[in-house]
Amino acid sequence: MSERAQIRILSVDDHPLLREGIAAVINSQSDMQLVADAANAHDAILQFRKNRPDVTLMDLRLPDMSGVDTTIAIRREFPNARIILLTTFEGDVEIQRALEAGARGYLLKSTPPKELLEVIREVHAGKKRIPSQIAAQLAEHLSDEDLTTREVEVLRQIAEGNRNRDIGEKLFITEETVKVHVKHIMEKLGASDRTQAVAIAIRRGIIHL
Amino acid sequence: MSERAQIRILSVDDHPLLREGIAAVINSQSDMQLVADAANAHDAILQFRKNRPDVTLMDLRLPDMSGVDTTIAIRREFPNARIILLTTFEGDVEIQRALEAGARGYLLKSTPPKELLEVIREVHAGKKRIPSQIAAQLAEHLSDEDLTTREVEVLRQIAEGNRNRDIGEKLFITEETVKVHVKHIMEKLGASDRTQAVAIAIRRGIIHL
DNA sequence: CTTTCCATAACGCTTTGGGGGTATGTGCGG
DNA sequence: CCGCACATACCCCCAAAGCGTTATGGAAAG
Repeated sequence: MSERAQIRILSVDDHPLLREGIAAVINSQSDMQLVADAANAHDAILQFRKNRPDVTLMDLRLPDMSGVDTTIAIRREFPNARIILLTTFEGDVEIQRALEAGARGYLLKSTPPKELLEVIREVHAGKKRIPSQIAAQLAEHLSDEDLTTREVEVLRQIAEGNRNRDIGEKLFITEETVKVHVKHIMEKLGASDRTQAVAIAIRRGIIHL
Repeated sequence: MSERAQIRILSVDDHPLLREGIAAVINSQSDMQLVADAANAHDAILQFRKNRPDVTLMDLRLPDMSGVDTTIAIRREFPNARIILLTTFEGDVEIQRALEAGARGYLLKSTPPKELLEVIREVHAGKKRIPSQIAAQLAEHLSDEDLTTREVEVLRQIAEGNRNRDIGEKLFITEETVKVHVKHIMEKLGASDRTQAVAIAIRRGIIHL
């Protein structure tokens, strides 16, 4: 047993059953070792500090903080941290944010264990790896303009069934300004009306319900 | 080892990592045994016929058919099948459909392994078990009127950004009739406009994107 | 020091949405 | 057989949404 070469792994996920599965798959490999796990962002950061894993597998949805923000927090402290995001499925916006946050990999939870192991090894070796399926989805909206902070705020209000006038009152701007934002939102998302804009934004992960 | 008393379990899920986790948890128990697993509905039905498990754990989302429909199919053939639906999280409509389909339990994938084992034992013993958290969510809309088939069709069209007039043309009815449907949809969902109706419908699992 | 982007605002105009009411045919369950 | 739910349709009316255009101040980027 060449202990020296083992890849030390931290698993962060709030689904205990999935953590069990990951643990089983990883511990079946002689060149890998699961050194710790965490069910939330807070614990993940503590475990990272304590164990300094070579590779971290991180769920995108955690009870206390998003996986993306947790990734940012860890990488601020440990810029060389190699983190792979693991998720059921999210819109392209989440993927983009994850990569901007410095994630080295992005995997679906439906990934076959074989591929998970491959990606862990590649990321440990310093590579980045995004499955083609996900890369394709990302590319689809690469040229799209992002919504601004304000536009997302307005969009959230729209999804809650607020009229332009009410949105204006809540955000302390005039109805006219709201209309301008709504127009830009529809243009950027390619929606024909506010309703479709909300549907598209939910699908792409721009807003959550 | 009292082999005689073992609960024979079939696991149906298209996430291999989660299947691994479930397998690990179940096989750690002396009174349970995982006898087969399947990654899709078709295989699930074949495995059920072949193995006649005491308890089946079934994901709600499968590549070829929904877990609810698979449950219906299996229970048509084996009315005594004891099936527990396992899901990440869905709207109350999915839960309701699952129970109507004859599921004996409904668990979230975030359930602690201990509870999973409890539920398996209870369902095997002939009980039904729905966690209080889920039961509460279900109860929240129990008194709500269901949308009719037509109303759901109209709602889907709305989510795609169609105007009432276009919806009418697609469904071969007048714009006036569409308006009536829209009004009923908003009333039943408690939405203030069509946009919020779509948001609520997505959250509750009435329509999917 | 411009140019660009963002947020803000206003005005006029047309289309669409949503509220109210009334009505008719069909099919299903008591 | 009667009632009820459903889908259909038409009416009026006004509020709201969406489209085009113009404009201004601030911040960031070049």
